Amino acid sequence: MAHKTETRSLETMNLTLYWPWPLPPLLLSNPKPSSTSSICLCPLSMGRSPCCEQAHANKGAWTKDEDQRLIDYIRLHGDGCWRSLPKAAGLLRCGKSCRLRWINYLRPDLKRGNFTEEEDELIIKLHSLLGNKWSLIAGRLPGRTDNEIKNYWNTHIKRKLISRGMDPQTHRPFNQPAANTTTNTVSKPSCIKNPSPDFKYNELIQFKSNSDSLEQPNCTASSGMTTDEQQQQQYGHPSNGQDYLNLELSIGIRVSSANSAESKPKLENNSFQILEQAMPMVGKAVCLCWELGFRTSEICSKCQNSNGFYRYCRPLDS
DNA sequence: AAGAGTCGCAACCGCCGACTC
DNA sequence: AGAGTCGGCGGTTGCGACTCT
Repeated sequence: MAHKTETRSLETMNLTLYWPWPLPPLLLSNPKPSSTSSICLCPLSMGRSPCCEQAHANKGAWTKDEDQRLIDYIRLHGDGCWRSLPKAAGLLRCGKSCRLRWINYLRPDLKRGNFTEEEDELIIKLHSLLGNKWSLIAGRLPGRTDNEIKNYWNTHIKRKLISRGMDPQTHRPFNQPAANTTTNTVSKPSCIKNPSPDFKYNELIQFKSNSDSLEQPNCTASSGMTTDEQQQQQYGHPSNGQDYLNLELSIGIRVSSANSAESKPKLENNSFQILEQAMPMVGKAVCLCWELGFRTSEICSKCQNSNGFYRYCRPLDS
């Protein structure tokens, strides 16, 4: 399924804005960072001066000019190092503000527009399992942000559930007292029980509905079930009449630097177009074969079931 | 037509875990 | 080991747009 990149007002941003690996091109010559998150190697990050205390920093709505400055900067240098970004981009904003603006509004892979009925139901199911973990929920809805989902929940879905006679918090009928909240079936797969010393983890959330006959993911192929899961398997799914959604928290192995280096195109300064040609999957939906947060991943056929969920499986090259 | 009330969303605030010095 | 910063997250707010009377 090709997920076409939303362009809307950002037509000029026909480019790669997310890196399939942590380092932006300007930093490629630096040693690989030890953290899975993007690393800021600028001098500012080493100091102790407070962040976001810029004197005379702008607040409130962003202007078109500010948006364009932010877009132009990230276009050239990639995101990350939000603290130094405003100054480097010529913005009188704090880094946090830039980050939020980018993530919630300017990102080119955002899917604008109304939520579909399927998305509604998925959000309700995920919320019943995860609660107000909007970022996790957003991770299951490509093109949607946590802020967007949070707003949508508060303005639409809450009302929708109430009109159904359901308590939006407990997901139970109003006249039914809340039982022990043990509906969450998050479990740790067996493969993380004995991690190697340099094992890098990335949390991958895997869902599957009971209507899907999904094969066991690699990581959980053995009996890496928790007691809860074993009980579910033994006694069957809850028979409360509601759709059952099994939530598993899987931990994926980070793509090794050696492998990823081979598979990555060589970058030169300002070579987004080269990258885009080399990695045409940019802008597609998130495939959880790879690392969460890497929005450049390709959707492999194994990762999407009939419900539109993506699930963890082996990387394509394995 | 105009004022009041409501809605929806972008942005801010404050907290927390990870990381660095 | 402790202090400090950064990035990220969830909760909340402010304000423009829209609807109602």
